[in-house]
Amino acid sequence: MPAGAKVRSDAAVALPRDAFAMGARRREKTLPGHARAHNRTLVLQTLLDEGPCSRADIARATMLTRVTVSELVAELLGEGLVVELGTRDAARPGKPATLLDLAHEGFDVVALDLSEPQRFRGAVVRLDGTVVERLERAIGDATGDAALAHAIELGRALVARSARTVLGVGVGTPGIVDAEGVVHQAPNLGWHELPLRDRLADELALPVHVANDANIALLAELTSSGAETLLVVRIGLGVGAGIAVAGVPVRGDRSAAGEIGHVTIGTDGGPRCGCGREGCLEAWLAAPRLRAAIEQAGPGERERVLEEAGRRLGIAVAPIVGAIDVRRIVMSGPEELLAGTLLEATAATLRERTLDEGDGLLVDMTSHGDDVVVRGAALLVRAGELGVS
Amino acid sequence: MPAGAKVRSDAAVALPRDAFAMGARRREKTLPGHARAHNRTLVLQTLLDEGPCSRADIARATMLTRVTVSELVAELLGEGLVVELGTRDAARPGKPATLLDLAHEGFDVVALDLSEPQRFRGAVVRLDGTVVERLERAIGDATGDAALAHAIELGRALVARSARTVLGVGVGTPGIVDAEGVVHQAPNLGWHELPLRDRLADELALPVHVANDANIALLAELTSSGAETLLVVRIGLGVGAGIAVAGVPVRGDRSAAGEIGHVTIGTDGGPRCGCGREGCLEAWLAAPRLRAAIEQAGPGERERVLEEAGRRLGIAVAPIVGAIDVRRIVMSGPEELLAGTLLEATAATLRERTLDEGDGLLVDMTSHGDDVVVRGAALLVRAGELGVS
DNA sequence: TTTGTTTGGAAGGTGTACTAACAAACATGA
DNA sequence: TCATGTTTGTTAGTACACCTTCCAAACAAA
Repeated sequence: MPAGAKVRSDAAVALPRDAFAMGARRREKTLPGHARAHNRTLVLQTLLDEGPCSRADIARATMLTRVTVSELVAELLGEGLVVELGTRDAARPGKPATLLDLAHEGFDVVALDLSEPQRFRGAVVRLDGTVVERLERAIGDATGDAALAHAIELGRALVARSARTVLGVGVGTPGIVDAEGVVHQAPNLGWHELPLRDRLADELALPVHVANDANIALLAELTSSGAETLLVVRIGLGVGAGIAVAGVPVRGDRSAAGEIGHVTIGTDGGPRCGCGREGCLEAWLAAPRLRAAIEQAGPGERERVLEEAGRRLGIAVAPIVGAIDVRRIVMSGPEELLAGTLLEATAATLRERTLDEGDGLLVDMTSHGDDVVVRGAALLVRAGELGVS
Repeated sequence: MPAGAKVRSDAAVALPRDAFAMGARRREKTLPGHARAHNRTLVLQTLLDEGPCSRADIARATMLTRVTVSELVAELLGEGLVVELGTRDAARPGKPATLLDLAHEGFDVVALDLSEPQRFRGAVVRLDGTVVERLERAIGDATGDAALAHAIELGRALVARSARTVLGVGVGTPGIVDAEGVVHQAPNLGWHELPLRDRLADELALPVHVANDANIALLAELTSSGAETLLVVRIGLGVGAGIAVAGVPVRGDRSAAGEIGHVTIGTDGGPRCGCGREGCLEAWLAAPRLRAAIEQAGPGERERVLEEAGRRLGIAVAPIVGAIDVRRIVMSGPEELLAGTLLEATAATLRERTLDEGDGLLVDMTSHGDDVVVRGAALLVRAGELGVS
């Protein structure tokens, strides 16, 4: 008998392992306690996915025993993260089940969207994503510490507005943000190496999670679409992208994944970009540039300008589509510019320029509208604090 | 006290979790036994990384206790995966350590490279990557079942050549290969929906792991470079890529990640491709096309043709570099075509067309030469059977 | 009323990793 | 030479997590 087979069958526990997916495995020891933490999260996740259900339901869904689920649920009840809703009233044989649910009503999340020009937006959001309260703050052309102060004040105001316990604060900011919540650079806000997460956490005395706005939008789309591979293109003052592979946002070696704004598009020049070169994606597609181009081209040319912009986006995205085999692309930004002509031109260009076999390359506007970042930020907190997505 | 902080500190075990990296978490229960399997792998990985070392060394490296390590090592010794080398002879205080090492000498891996035209190559490889024996098999223009028969025979011959226990068989094949080792399509070999892994496993009675050749090359580069994000461009009959994000190869929604051969490049036409369109990357860069172009252009034009091809590759890769923030690109293919002019043109084009801040975008030829696929295939087996990378 | 189902929990067992303690084997310094 | 301290690997006992098995309560259906 070959040793390979022997080794394989000898493994005490058959971990579902994919030889091809090795490599990123945490190089850290694992304790039985980690198993418990994982299963605890699994219970929460099940409640989130399935809605209110009984301990027995959770046991069936998770493949854990009712005993174990009962124990975990007891722990979660004690922490107030889960509540009992009383007995299920459906007429079934057997002892009636006592329904459990996430304590949606017990916690709020504060979400900040710093990605828009001239103003910061924010909201108090329930765990299930419903917006409870909104707040805006005009920041004019504030940059640097002044901009930071605006963010802190907005956060403070929102925390004050929440009637419940605030689970944490989620922030979507423009610029390059690393895993520690440090904004390496955000030209529009004049931030360089700003430890935004830690500064906010200090000021607000709450757990804070920070990510790039495109990646936050990605998070929102990821949970609402259920896709494994996803590309979100976010167009505003600049052009950015958020990319998910295997259900996880891509960060990149310098936390700069998705920074496609200054990639040159096509081989026939193009408008001059702020960075000094010609034909950058941003020079074609950034909202102000697009509006200016429409203005300049004259009234009858609006559609043509939008079509060309959409085509350029398609040219830029085509190699990415081929590279990561993504089948779903979501666009976020000013709807009056993106929806319609531009989006359709992008989709058409993608189909032309990739080996599309008609098996549904979806290009869509976000279904979250202007709230993508706010909702994504809430999800970021939920994921970070509860471990559920 | 805010509940957020409370929940966080209440967690029985503080899992190092990255809110942003949630999502791909296995939605499966975890048992204490999984912890053991993980730690077992961790011991193997440590031996692989550090070379021969003692139980106490492993304990220090893994943060496990000497007791636990001893137990795990005992298990591995029993399975023959680890051997004792005798006591360390360095003059140190305390009881002399008994050195352990992976049983490199006890196991072989059989690797198959089906990616070259006209012939299948294969090798018997040690766990540490050294090639023990090579074998080639001319296949002419065989396709379909005939080609499969060649692969089986080559595998059988190599298994027979191995003097040791064969841990498994690793296969690098052209085409689109899914996680179950099914070749969805490989036009050159005339394979469609061929369950290559299972067919080989049946014939050879060994564990078999199959992946696309570009992805296999990626695996080899990934382990030898230690990069987290990596792009491997493989040029042969066609043009393919392998992409790693966070240390893990990207598969894509249809297992077609890296299929960039038929992405249109540039906005100025280009040579007609076999797929019927103009300007596909493959039409510019596939080895036969490149050779033909050089031939046709005449003797003095070789460099110009290579430069243009390299530039086209750069144009194609630039958006990918921006999207996933990869800093290291490795090329694999006929050295006389790729190394030098072409590669340099690619690098220069990339620097022109991305926002490169001079922080070292590396473009290199593979250091494995023609053995990339063979070595990668061996690594695939090692990862799959032992869990180490 | 009887039967079967379902729920939630209690009791006891197995497996995993930990701490504590120890013997063996060595270097070093008095 | 001998006592001392260090390092290694092992034994013994503890804590914890999940399991299987069993049970009472509560209900529907026959």
